[in-house]
Amino acid sequence: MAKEEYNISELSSEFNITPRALRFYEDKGLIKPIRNGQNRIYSRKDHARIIWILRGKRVGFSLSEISEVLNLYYQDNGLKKQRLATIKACDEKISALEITKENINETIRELNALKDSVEDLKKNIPLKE
Amino acid sequence: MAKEEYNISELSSEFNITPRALRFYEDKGLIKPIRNGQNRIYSRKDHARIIWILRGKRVGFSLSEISEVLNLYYQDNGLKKQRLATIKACDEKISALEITKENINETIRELNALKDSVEDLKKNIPLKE
DNA sequence: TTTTTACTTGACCTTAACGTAAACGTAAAC
DNA sequence: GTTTACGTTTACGTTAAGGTCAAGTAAAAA
Repeated sequence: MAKEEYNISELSSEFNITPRALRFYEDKGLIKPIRNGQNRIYSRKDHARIIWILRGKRVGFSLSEISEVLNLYYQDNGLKKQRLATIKACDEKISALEITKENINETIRELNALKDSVEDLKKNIPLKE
Repeated sequence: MAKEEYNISELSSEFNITPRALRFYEDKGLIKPIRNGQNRIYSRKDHARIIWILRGKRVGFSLSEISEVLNLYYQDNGLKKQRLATIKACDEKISALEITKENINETIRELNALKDSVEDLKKNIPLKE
């Protein structure tokens, strides 16, 4: 029984982000809460989009890149051209992420090499304190 | 026979970055070219550091994080405390990178799911155009 | 009925990582 | 001997992603 509606403080505490950030994402068009009087009410769709936003940020996407992807999700994909464009956009993001993964692996190898060199030192230099 | 010295335009064209960026990294203490008169001369060590800087940027490190790691490399590791600190710092970076990798994998799965949903649509909706 | 409490809208502030333009030095090329 | 090419410093500008007030509304609690 998932919630259908959320107010700003519920979301900001759930996701551990500030209300300011949520309003900022709204300004940028990433979410579109409706209003109850002056107050924002976030839907399940907004909730799902916020999950995407935060995951996107964790992998290094900018808000405008995230916006592009979100637009892919929620758009009409009736036309072939549209669908092909969506698939292409996904493939591009995926290969960018694969490249980042390779860079991460390279960096991890470098860091391990650094560790090894320091640990080798341990063998050659008498331990001091 | 690798080069021993570089000037700013050689490096900026080799790495495809601007001279401004190289001067900026110097301001931040990431590289320390010596001078020939007023002109900068970059050593092989600077060259190696730039490789690290750019790789670090590709995996989402900030310049100050990169600076930390570079300092680990080129510092005196004679003392046990120092070496343990270096190893700990490496391990922390490595686990952060592993987490990022997991987030990337999650994101790739999401993007593939999006692709699938669009491709399923292809089966259900007659192709137009 | 007055206080809280939660929420709102501006509006300006901040940090990172350079970009960009001005003004100047110097050495090679013409 | 003066352009041209390449380099320098100084300094202000820019974008992204919010942070941080200030001032006001509105409902709920005391």
